Amino acid sequence: MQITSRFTIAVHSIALIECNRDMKVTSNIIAGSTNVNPVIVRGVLSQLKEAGIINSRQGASGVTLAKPLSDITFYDIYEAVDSVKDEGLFHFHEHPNPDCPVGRNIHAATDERLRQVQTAMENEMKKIRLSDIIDDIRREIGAGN
Amino acid sequence: MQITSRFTIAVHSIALIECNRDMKVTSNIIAGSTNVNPVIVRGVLSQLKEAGIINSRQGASGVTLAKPLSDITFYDIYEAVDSVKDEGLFHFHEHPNPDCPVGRNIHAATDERLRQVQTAMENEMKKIRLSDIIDDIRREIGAGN
DNA sequence: ACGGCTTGTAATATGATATATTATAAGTAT
DNA sequence: ATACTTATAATATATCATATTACAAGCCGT
Repeated sequence: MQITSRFTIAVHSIALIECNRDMKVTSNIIAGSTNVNPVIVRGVLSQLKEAGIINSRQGASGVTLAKPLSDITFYDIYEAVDSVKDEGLFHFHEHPNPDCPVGRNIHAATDERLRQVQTAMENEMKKIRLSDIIDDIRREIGAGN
Repeated sequence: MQITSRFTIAVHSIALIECNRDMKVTSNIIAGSTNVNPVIVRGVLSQLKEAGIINSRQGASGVTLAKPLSDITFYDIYEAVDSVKDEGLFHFHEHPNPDCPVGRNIHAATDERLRQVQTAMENEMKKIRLSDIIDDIRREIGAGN
């Protein structure tokens, strides 16, 4: 399985808001650029708002960034849109047999290591700032793409 | 979303095979210890076999390890059971609007970074050997658990 | 203050996919 | 030859992400 597209939708949304700072960016505009259903987009935006990444007001048109791009990392977004839910990145088979010595102890023996893998992933996400992404997009656009 | 339980099923299976080296470990025994459907277990075993991690012969009862536990890492298993499919860990929203400068370039600007995150995760998995897991299980069992 | 637009959600439908189940083929061993 | 195994195809079920429909509530220009 994979990390939900909500994550890339969120990154795309933030990039769009930044690149169109001068105009009002609505959820419908974002839906048009991402080609994702407007209700889903609004759901993602709602989570980003709750995480303090963007501002919006019911009724008032347009969404804005709540903090500098260099203060927003992949990890912030990943956490905000709970791309992976609270149970963690790995999905354990749920009912190992407690009557079997291995079945009884497999969780204790693996949980910490699975956590360790997930932490490595999350730490890498903390290194990547949205400003890096926007720089790249601007470079591409500048190059005629 | 999450990494498939096939991964933890595979780890559990290998642990069970190792801890019962003296007896024949069948797919049904593994199904009993994991509490997972026997056909699923056999599917996982089949992938482990294809990856050269275990041995089995049609008709011949029992599965055995094909290499030392210290030569099997989490990554080997993760790759073998394709817990995450070929498309990668992240799921991109599929049809960004090419008529929008951001929609047109978002892929180019993010793909490499998503890859980088996935690689960090995979590298951490390469550090964890199945011998570590079995040591822990034996320790637990030895402690009366 | 009204009408049209927006954000914000609830409720439901659709679709994708992982796991479970049923069935059967084919090999081994006693 | 029989009983048990691995192996796999085909189908069913369950879960969950995304899409859709519907509507409530708030803003704002006219």
